[in-house]
Amino acid sequence: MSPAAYVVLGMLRKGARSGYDIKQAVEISTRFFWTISPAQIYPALRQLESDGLVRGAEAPHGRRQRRVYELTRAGEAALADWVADTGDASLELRDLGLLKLFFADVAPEHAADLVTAMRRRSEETLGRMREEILPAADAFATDHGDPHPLAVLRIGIAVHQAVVDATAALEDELRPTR
Amino acid sequence: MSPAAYVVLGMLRKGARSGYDIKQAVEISTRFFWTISPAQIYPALRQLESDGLVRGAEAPHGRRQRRVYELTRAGEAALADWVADTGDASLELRDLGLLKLFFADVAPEHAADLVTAMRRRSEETLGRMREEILPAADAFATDHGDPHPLAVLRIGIAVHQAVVDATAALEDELRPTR
DNA sequence: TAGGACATGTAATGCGTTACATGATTAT
DNA sequence: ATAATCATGTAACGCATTACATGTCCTA
Repeated sequence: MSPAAYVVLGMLRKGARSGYDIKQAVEISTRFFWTISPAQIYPALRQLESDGLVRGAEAPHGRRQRRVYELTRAGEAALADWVADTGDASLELRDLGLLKLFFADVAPEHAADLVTAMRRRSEETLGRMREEILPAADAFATDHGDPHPLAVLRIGIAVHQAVVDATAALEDELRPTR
Repeated sequence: MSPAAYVVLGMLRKGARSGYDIKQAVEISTRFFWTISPAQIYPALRQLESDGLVRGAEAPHGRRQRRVYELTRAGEAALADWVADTGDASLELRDLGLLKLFFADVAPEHAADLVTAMRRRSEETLGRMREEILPAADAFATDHGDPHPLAVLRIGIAVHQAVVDATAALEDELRPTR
């Protein structure tokens, strides 16, 4: 079972009901360290249902179709087992900015611009995390007694802050302030 | 043209000659923020050759086959153009540890172990970067007058250091020292 | 009444990894 | 001898994105 399937299980457990809900939830939370698309969600829901890990039911709004799901006990157990496997927790970074900077000797006049672009990119992410997501995560922690999403966000903020700091320092080296 | 092709171009420019060389170079450098596999490298080299961006020649060692490549002027220009496009510099993070921690409410007794695993993982990466890669990057910077790989490494170190710091702080919260 | 959000889904395509296959050379 | 390293390559598979298609409901 792929990580995407566990994201689906996890979001259902956090209160999402439909595939659409799951997508919305991902967009304001896990997308910063794990993205999934609708083309993964809907097939995954069907598969999980036939595996007995979720239970689905039609729940149309008027004439608009809608299918809602909930975790079964087996589904919750599967999610818990996956979380408990602490050996499988790889981190993978794909950063085109760093990659280009690595080869920047071929066009050194653009190196500083590259670093600036990287800094701005992380500053934007940081801004959205602090202004939009942090309040929601904070509310979720107190309302549901679940501190983990907030803890994850704090780590995410720390990482992007480190990128901002490191790139800002590098900018000063590359473009010495007169 | 995919980023993998530019990695191939870039590594040739940095002195790699064969597909095998490129793979070795990636393993001690870009792999921390961009990985490519042999199954990408060899087809890419053929494609780049037919596009006129690299020039290939047979260069066997005794009876052992070997094909070496070098950048053409067009290839160097293509690499420079790609580096100069500072608008295309996305950062993507895929972290199974953070993902599991996000859903850790389903098995809160494992949350602290998860965070410890994440910290150790980044400590290991940090160790390898500082002990193996930093000296090589430093030598490269002075020998070739190219400071960019070293700068990239510094940013990588800062990021992993931030992960270590943030996870260590979180461990203290989750497992209060009595 | 038009635009945006809600809601579900598929087909095509591309990207990338895994696993395998082959064989030579060098070091132990 | 044999293990490790050098060296190149492919086939199969799975994963994921993009783009598209369809239609409803709500709000300004």
